[in-house]
Amino acid sequence: MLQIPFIRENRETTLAGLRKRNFADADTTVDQLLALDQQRRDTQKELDDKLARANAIAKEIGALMKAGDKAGAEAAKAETSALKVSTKELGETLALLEEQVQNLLVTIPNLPHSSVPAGRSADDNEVVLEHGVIPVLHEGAKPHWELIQGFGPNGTALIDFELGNKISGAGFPVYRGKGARIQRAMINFFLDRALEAGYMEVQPPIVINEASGFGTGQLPDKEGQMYYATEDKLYLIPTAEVPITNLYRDVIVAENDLPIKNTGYTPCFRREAGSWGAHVRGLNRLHQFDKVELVRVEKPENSYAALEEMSLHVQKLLQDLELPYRVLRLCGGDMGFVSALTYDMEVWSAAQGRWLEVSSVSNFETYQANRLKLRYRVEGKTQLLHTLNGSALALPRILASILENNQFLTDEGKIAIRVPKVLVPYCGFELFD
RNA sequence: AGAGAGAUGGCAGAGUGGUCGAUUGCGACGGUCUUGAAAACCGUUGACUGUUACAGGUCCGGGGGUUCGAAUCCCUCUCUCUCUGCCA
Repeated sequence: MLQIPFIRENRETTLAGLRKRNFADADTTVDQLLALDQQRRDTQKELDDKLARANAIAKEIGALMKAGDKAGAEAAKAETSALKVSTKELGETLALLEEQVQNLLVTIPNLPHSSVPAGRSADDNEVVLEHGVIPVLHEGAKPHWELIQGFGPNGTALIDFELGNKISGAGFPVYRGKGARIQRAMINFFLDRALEAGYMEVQPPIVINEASGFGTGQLPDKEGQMYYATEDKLYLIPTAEVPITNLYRDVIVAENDLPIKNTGYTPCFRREAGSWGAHVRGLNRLHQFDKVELVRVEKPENSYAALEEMSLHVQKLLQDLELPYRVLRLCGGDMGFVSALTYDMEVWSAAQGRWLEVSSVSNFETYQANRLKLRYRVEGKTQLLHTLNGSALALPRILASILENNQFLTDEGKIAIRVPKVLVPYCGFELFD
């Protein structure tokens, strides 16, 4: 969340940023927040003064009792009882004000970076670059949900949605045979690349508590989008970002340990409530999927260089997978709640004839760090760090694109699918056939 | 799941009603000594809030209560550990 002193001192900048996001009632919200905060500070001042007086009297009484002056002690007690009533009241008022400030503050999204274009929807995103050649497929090329039929063991589906339906429900596919092996290959390939780039691998828990959900901003914003185990009050992670970033919740990092570069593979779980539509067939949208995530903690002055580095890292993966892609700079209206700048990487899915988002790389600046209380020391004073993360990469749509883009007709007139060269050493086969 | 114990500063670990934000040790940082290092010695070393700056205030797992005064007493919640049971 944003820091109140910042908003107080930069009211116009704050408002301009919120407007770029099309945040409704920016003026009213900010002014209400500042008014509440002023009230809060006044109340605290009044309370502090009374507490200071009460503390002084308590000490006096202690001294009087020691000296054996009972009458003096009793006289001093009289004044404190009046103070007690008002400090209790003030304390309650203060707690209420703090809660109101907090409740309002968490509804305010992060401010966009200056390079973020104005805009309302995905149509207003800026295409930063396109790379690669859009493949031209043979006659009768199929989208992946048709293509997968028959490529599994004994003529079954490579990715079995029906079977997953039986085990769990829609959006929980079963990968079998080469389908499972290509998944494992991608995970290892992505992790190896991250290690080469200097990231440290972690295996975090894949269920998280409420404090962690709050720390990275999923709560209260995305409450209904996470699976929740009521018995133990734990959420299934929607992304490894949550547990890995929360490793640094309530931490003051030693300057020598910066930057922090972590990577981790985890399954991800998303309820995707209300987001199913025409375009979400097959692997395009799942309730459970696998992802390798990059998480970084950076000094403020380095965070945008780190973001560019992460973007290039993801692009190199896509290049090596031989997939045509484009990079988008998300507009104010399409950016996530906590982000200051987000690049989306989209891969061309040839048989579907559309771009699929496969990675999202973001700089959150101090927005998450403020919730996490993630800081380091600058000349003896604590200062918030910047957090960043990015998918490198999410598997399902990558697999969908590989299957679709690499399909070809064999000499016998059958469809086969070529495995990208970089993955062959990892999966141990060159063709789906 | 049953029984018991516990939660204090980066870590270890004192403190059971009155200058305790907290003894001490380790660690870290600065200094003396040294060619350099180690050792030894001296000093510094929590966070939040707040003020132009002082001051002031809050925090000993969370919340509530008793008291003029709570790390210390009471209630409650959460979590951790040990033993037993079950189990990859």
